Amino acid sequence: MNPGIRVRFAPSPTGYLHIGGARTALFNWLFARHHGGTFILRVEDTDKSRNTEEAAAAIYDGLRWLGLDWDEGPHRGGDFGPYFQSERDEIYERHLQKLKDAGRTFEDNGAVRFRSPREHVVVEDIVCGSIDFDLTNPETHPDMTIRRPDGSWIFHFVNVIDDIEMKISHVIRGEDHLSNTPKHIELYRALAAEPPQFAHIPLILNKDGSKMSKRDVGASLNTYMDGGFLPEAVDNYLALLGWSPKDDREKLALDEIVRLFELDKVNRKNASFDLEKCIWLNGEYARDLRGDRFHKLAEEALARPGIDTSKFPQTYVRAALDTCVAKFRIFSELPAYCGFYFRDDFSYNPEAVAKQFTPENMPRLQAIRDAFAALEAFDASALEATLKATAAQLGIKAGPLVHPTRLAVTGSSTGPSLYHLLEILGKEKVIMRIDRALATIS
RNA sequence: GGCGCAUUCGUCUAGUGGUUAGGACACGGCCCUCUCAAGGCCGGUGCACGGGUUCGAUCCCCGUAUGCGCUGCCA
Repeated sequence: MNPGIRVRFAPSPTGYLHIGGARTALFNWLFARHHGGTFILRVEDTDKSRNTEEAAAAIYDGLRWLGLDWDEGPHRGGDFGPYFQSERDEIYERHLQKLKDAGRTFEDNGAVRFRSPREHVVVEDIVCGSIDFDLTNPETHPDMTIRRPDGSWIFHFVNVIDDIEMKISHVIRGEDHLSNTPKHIELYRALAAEPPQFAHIPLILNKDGSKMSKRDVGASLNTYMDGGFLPEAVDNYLALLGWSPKDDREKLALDEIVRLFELDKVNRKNASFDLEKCIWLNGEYARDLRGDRFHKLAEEALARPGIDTSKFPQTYVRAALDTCVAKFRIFSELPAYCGFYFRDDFSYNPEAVAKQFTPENMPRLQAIRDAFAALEAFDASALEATLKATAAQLGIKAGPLVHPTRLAVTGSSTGPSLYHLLEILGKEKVIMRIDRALATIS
């Protein structure tokens, strides 16, 4: 559709995918997909001391999880490779030679520096507008180093060379690079290359407005991958940080975002990451989940704290999980919500105990226990009818029966529908657990 | 320090030279209800400050403050 549009995500392999990097990748991907262009993944592994293999894998995993497929790059190939900077030495040498021949470099203690033309450089940025940088003063804008004495390359140089060689049409990156852009433009000009279009997107900050750094909670995509989030929710939330459909919609499917995404709708203000809102949005998606995908994600979430559902019959597991549909926001809430289905050794919530296991309620719990024990058909509707009949007999509302029963059987004051949960648990376990609660209290 | 960018409810955002400044998250109250969640209704909080320009500025200009970024032989 538009083969001239070529964008890239160029992370350095640090061992994890930063949430800000994930959004940069997302914006590049959205732009490419919207225009029918090409999304390229390039690994900026100029620092050879890092474990590139493993560290790069974290980036692939993160991008795949988010559903951001790349058209050129590692595992994918392409006509502009290699896609690792560590394998592009010859290319950099060639361009350095051009610069040397043109007299644009000089040596400084063994390092190679680029001699700035000392002019004003205007950056035309799609997001930030037109910005004039005064680079005439060498005191404030020293000539940049492009190669170290040991032969390794400096980011600014190889980044520009790669963008030229890979025919990148639009550089979409974090605003932290805005001040570096005029230097990059000097390099493009020195190499007689047309600079790409630039779009600097705002940064993601912590909730308190400080810069989100490596150590901050939530800075790594793994927090969300392992924390029970849905990729479509994280994509959606990330897209809303700095971009907006300009109407009141918040929940937008990825293909809808692709359809609407425009760089000139990106705002210039740094955004704080609001975990609560991300969790809320996740709940919006989680609520719609059913069937196989739901069961799979739920079982994975239960497995994390050590609840092994494989020891139970499939039908039991599914029926149990189905009572949890639409009842939680992130999957990590699930073990606490429905763990009682899979373990007998749960403890009773102390606050709920104080409120429900009262001297007044214990005879009532005994009464409902006996009524349940006498039941033939142990299904939700029979259980409900029995409970209500028992309440009527005792001259009380359903509440004083419901709450102590729930606590006795699940250990919690919250959970799935009581009658359904009792049915799934089965008569034997229900009676056993109520008896145990009765014994524990008295 | 120098340079750059930013500034609308606590947070994410919409918006306009004249609006009751809109939505969402979060928060509080009520309703519904077997709990929770969801849903429904109601509620409060915002245009950083000071000068201009203008009949009129949240919106345009200048300054101040604050925040963030860059200023590396990090990326």
